[in-house]
Amino acid sequence: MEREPEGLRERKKRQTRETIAAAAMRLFKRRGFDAVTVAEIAAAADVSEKTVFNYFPSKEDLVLSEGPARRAAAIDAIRNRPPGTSLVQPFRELTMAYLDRVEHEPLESLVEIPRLVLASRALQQRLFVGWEEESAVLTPVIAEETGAAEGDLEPLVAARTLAWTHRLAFRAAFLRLLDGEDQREVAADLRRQANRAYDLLENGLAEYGTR
Amino acid sequence: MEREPEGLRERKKRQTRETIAAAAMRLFKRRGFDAVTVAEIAAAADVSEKTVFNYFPSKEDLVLSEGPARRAAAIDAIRNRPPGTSLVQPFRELTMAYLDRVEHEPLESLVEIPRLVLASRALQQRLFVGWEEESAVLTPVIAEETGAAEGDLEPLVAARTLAWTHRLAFRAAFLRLLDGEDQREVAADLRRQANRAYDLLENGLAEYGTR
DNA sequence: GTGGAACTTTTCAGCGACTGTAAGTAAGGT
DNA sequence: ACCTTACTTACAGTCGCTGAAAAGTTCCAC
Repeated sequence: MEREPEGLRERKKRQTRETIAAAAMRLFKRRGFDAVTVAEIAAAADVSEKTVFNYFPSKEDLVLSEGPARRAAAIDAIRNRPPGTSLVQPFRELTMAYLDRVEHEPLESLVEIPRLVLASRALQQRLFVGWEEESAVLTPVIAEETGAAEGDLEPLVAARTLAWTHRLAFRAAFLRLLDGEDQREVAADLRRQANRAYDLLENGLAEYGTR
Repeated sequence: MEREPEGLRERKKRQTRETIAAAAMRLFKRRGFDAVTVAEIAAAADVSEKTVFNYFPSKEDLVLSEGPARRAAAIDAIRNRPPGTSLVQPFRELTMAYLDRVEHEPLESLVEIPRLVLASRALQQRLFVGWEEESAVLTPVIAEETGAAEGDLEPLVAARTLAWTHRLAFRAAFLRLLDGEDQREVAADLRRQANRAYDLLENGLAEYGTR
């Protein structure tokens, strides 16, 4: 987590990276993701087109660049969960922490990226891939915490189940915010809803939908 | 499910569709998905490039064209599940039915498409999108069966959880088949594993990973 | 059957993401 | 100062995909 003293080289690199990302976001916000070309982004950042691809492997990564950070936070929450609690707890807390941000952060910073993603098929595709990568990273951590054997399905299932629950609360939140609902109201209702969903997972689906 | 008597028009349409798909699969199997261009497929099927895109909205759909059929089967299984059973049961049965195919179907027809998909990033992306679409279709069905209210998170979570469990058994199966494992062995072991995973969902995660 | 409407297919021109290569340039170690 | 290493750039090219308009086919009154 510590930042090593950067040489001049690293500093310049981070600087160009931020310049490119900032220029891209400015254009995306104004005209939408698909309508902006990489050539335009390169021109706005005063850099060659190839350099953009050097820093961001694809155009989509210009928008979805915080994915890795979220992944690290999730792993952290699992590893440092309070003793005596199951693996549901860290995810429940991740969701609640996010809902606090829904209540208190400025609206624009909450919906800015989701709005872009909703409007672009390419961005949604890239997002789904990132989600699956996240689950793939979470699986071995969960397997280790539960002492599962190599090839067991249980940790695979648990990772998807818990990660998706968090994502669905996340998605429900910004959809309702984009719909104009009040931030306090959305946060309060989704806290109830998310707790019920996590309770359902904890108590089991044995009776779910029995007729 | 019934096939209406086709007019000449529909018959010709289905025929070209099948010609194109067959030509494409032949090329893909020989040289891989990414190395084949749509122009080549069109030439092999003696059709214009645009016609290919008329029948298959994207190149990826040439490979993943049975998705809709699987979706319909899942909805059917949910709606016609045995009385007195929860929503876990139809998914458990879908998985077991697939594992029967793993045991008895010719190996090549089981691993042909998965092998293509594994080797192509574009195909995987398209697959993930299809999976999310499937979950989105399953959600209202589950909501209806459980009498959930509009905006509830529970049916969203349940749909993802159950659909993913089936997919993960599916994935585990063809990965092990591609690894050269015996079909009977894979089927037998995954029947155990899948049942344990569904049991975990039924009994709940309250104790899962508690330390 | 014949005329015209409706739909399919084709051709053509082009956009834009992304790649490979080769040459130029700046940074860090010695 | 020198050399190695890494990054940036320009250039040319590939390929998926789109749009418009023309040409061809099938369907349906009458």
